[in-house]
Amino acid sequence: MSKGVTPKSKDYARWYTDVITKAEMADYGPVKGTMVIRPYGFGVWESIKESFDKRFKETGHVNAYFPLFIPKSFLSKEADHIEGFAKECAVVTHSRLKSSPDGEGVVVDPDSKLEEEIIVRPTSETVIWSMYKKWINSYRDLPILINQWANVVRWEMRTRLFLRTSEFLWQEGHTAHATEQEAREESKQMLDIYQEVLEEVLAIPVLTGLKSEAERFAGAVDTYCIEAMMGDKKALQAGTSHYLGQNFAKAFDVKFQTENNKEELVYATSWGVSTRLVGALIMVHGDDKGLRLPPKVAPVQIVIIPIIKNENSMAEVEKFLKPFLAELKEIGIRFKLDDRQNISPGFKFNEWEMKGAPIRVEVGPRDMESGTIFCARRDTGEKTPYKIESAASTMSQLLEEIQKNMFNQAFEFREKNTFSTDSYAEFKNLIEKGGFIRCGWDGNPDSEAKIKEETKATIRCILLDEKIKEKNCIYSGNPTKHEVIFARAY
RNA sequence: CGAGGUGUAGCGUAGUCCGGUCAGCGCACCUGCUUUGGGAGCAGGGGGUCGCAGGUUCGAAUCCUGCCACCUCGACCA
Repeated sequence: MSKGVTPKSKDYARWYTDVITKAEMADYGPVKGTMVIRPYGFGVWESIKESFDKRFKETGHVNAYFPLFIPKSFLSKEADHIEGFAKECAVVTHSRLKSSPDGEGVVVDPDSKLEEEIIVRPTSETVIWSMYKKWINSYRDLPILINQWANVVRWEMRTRLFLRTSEFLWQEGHTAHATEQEAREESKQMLDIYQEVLEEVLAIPVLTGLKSEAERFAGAVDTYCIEAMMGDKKALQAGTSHYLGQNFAKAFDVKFQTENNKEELVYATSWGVSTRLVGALIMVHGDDKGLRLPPKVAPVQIVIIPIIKNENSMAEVEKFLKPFLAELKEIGIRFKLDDRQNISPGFKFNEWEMKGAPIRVEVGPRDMESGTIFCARRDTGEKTPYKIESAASTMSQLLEEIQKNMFNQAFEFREKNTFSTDSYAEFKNLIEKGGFIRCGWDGNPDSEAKIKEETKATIRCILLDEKIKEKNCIYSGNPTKHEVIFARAY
């Protein structure tokens, strides 16, 4: 591992990839746009996944798995949906390879051409609704509350580790309901869960809102979203929850009989978050020393670094630490004793700062003599010695404090960089400097498009708690219809 | 797909204009000894079809031709 990362202020994009590769979160895959999630990065994803999965199950959802391959014909059943995804689909056309005639390598065997080409799922609405048609007959079969953890493929032209890769891991919930109201409540409920996990687990404050028509999911009636501010003041869509109305029920002819023996189309929702959240975590909390992980997702919450000198040995340090480590284990704290030999403590300090471990504990002759452990916080850099007898419970409190502090830091950063204005000139100026702008919008897609063209800023969301202060649209001067957040986005 | 650029060890690079002990350096890696409270030191060692294929030449990383790959910027995006 070479020293340091490119400073954030110098080149944010480079800082981001430096942190990922040097913290061993991920690496580039051999096919362009693909990513290998390394064990450390995958550990973070697993924590995130568990937090969501637990909440999904608590709200009555169950997990299932649908196929990776989708018949091409399915994609064309919902007009908006196909339009949204057509340009980024991986297509399977053949099923065999054979030795190349010139004797070198292999070629696609033209005789193996498929009757119907197969699409690698960019999202699973179509396969899932084709199955729901089979499974739903009566109102007694509803609701269906299924989630799946899966990989999907979107052949993006431009990729970035975690933020946009050709293949990514995500969770997609697909629910079917008897009434519009129930479906709408479901999509709102899932949005609330997203907000809760982002804020309480990832320590990332989010704004919740509705997407404008231009930004809406292909095939949705309404798209709700959570939006977060990254360290460079750009916005990142961190999760979406869609109310799909009866669009997919119509496309796949999914009807049910009501209590009164009437035939009706099913109402749907879908909602998802992806490995993109790992990218958000890095960009919201990272600094020039590397990653800073909130304790709740950190694979290693406490790293313990022994200082071995001539006058002590590893065995002595282990003996000194034994009761403390046993207690940590009992409380359920994820810790690691970094007992690698021949690597200097200084090197380990830097490495674990790069990897974002929330607390570092140092134990050497001085500590063993005084019966303390020396503790450094990754979030503030603060260093304090604690009595070893009571250290385990102190650690547990400290982790909670770090979790809260990281949320507060991110929250303050966002607030400091969120502006309100009714002047378009000022708007342009502010966008250039970066940040979120809260302003009025006349609801006209043309105003939105013009703003995007002129400033590269898009409507991130129509605020759910909108309070229309500015009377006029930032662009047209016409009466305001919605209070929105504008920003440049990833 | 349009415009630029780059390919030399795992990574980062020198050398390319001007062909000739040029295949070198740093990091990483391996072995040994000494070290270990903020990226250890010394000694020794391994690793390269210089992106690929042709051509020019006594001789090519270097010149010529073709191809391939990747990067940056635009149109698309969880």
